[in-house]
Amino acid sequence: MITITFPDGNTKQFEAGVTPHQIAESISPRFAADVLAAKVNGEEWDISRPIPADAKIELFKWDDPEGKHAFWHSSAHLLAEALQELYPGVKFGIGPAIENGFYYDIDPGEHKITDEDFPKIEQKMMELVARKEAIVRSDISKADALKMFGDRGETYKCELISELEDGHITTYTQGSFTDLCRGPHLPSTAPIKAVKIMSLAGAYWRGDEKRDQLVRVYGITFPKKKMLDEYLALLEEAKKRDHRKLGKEMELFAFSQTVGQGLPLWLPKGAALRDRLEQFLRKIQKRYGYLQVITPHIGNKALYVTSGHWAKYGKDSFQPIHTPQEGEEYLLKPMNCPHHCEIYKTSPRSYRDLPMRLAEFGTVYRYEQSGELHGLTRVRGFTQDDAHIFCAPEQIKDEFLKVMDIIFYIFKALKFDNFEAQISLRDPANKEKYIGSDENWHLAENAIIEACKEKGLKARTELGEAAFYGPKLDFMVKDAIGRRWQLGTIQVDYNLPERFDLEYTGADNKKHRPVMIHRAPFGSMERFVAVLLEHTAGKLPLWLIPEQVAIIPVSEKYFDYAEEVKRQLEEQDIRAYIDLRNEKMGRKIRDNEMKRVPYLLIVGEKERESGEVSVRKQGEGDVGSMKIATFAANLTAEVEAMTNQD
RNA sequence: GCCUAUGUAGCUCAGGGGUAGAGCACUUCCUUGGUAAGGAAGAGGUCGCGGGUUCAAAUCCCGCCAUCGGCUCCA
Repeated sequence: MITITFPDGNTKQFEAGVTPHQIAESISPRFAADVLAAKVNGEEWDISRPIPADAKIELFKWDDPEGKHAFWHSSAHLLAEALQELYPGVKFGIGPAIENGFYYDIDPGEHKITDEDFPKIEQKMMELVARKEAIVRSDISKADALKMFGDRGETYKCELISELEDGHITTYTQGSFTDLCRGPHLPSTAPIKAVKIMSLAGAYWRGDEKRDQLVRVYGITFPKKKMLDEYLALLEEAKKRDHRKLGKEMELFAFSQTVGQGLPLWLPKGAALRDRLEQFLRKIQKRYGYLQVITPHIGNKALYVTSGHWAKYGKDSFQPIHTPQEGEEYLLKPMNCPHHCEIYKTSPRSYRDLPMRLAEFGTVYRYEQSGELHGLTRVRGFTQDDAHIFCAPEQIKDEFLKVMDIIFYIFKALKFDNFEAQISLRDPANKEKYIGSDENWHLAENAIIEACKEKGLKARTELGEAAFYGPKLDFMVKDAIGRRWQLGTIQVDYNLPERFDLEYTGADNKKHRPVMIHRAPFGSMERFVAVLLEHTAGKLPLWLIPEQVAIIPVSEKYFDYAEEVKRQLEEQDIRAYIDLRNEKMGRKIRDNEMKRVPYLLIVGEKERESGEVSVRKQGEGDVGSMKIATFAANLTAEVEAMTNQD
């Protein structure tokens, strides 16, 4: 007998060799039917795999990420099995579960797979499910594995096997398909009730653009047909929140082939929106002791040679601009920091000047690969809400905390509550990749970790993700379809102060090297607006939305009164327009509701008589009538409450 | 940059070797209205750009540009 310990601390006796599935059945058959995956002593474990000795067990259902993971991992194998039957001779790369579904990378050989084949593949997968084949795990020696996959011409698998340690290699087999795999898997593919092949894409073998490009087949499966329908409906809804679509509809920004790809044009409403965001941040930054500066859009190449950026990124950038007479070379500025370093250097600095916080809404240009461009989230010309804090090493933590305050303030004002934070540290095994002393790195990394702890911020820590010049803390927010975008960032930099030979005189009357902190709470205005649009589905908060109020005259007879209402609102800095179309009121209400205008003011005979407006709030309907001044005061108070968190 | 796919009116899209289509939006007229679509008429396109094949190309072929979804990259 062995003792199995459950997550709640309860224990139970079982025969040695009991499987997680059997354990689940001992609790309830219904529960057992839902259990998809397990962990035994923290190790991922098939629910059909015997447990040899005393162990702690965790059981996972569909609602647990581990459960979905096993489900989709087995689905990836099912896809491979189907592809093998449909396209004999295909070679397999890897096929993992992902956040939403799974994929399998294949080399189709002479076969050509297109999206017209999707129904055929789906059908084949369901056909295989119907065979109720068991998924069987087996241990295999490295030599046998190499022979088995070598005989089948599975060159990619052989490459993977050759890098594995003998004695730790397992395969999983279902029907005629055997895959090199660590698991865990479902006992069979039977629970898979709905299958959808989503898309095809090219993907480099092992993520290396110098190696073969394989075909990546994306799919998703569910234990219930209804869940697939719901998922597809959700995707349709998400498409409506796409910022590229909303930006067009709301006339915020546009792109022009003639201007160039990845170069956004901010339309009047978008520019005004962006300006409101900038003013909002300027106000906070002023409170936190930032000094606003302005620097040019180009800089002498020498500036970037000094900063080291030319050597590291020069050949992949927009190439230098040559002056016609002197033969000088200028670069479009890809970042603001070197310029700010030069501002720091304009005077001798004392420790009393620190921290010095230089801020700029700095527009930068980066040559992003054409295939990487994406709406406003990835562009070639964008404006960072940039600032560089020059401080003494012992001030890092304090400055970090203050920057985090600003970021939290912004996220709170804009209701970004489901962001993720990531601390990027250096890879301790590869210290030579990074610039700066051990002591400084230690100081900075600890400063970040402690700052997060103090703020109660749950951040994922990634080793080896730091920039070569320092550790950083990034804030990521997901877009409508779940892609993660980095918004706010705080980065410590030892490199530039060194390269620009920045100094300050300490209390000891000796020269010291300051540390630089790069930070951008929005990240960039472009990306921030994009993610904001997707989060709000275009229903921007009242203080940001281009049109706060639509005035709807009941008929032409009340146009004059509507003008009067508009004039009074504009005096209070309220953004209002009159719907002058020759349409019935019902029509105007509908159209303006669809345009997501927060307040509609109906004005007709009654309102003109009483000097009032009849107010309709977006999504809530008629909320009664009131004096124009009352409405204006209420709206102004609402905006105030949104932009002043404390 | 690489792999798929796409590009037709302001928007969403249909069509497809022989006179360019719909709905919505827009303009004008009728209607002058009370809380989610009133009616009629009209205007609007070098079918992404450039070559080629053909008596004839928006349609077929080639190249380029842009865009979608991925990969790689992201100072």
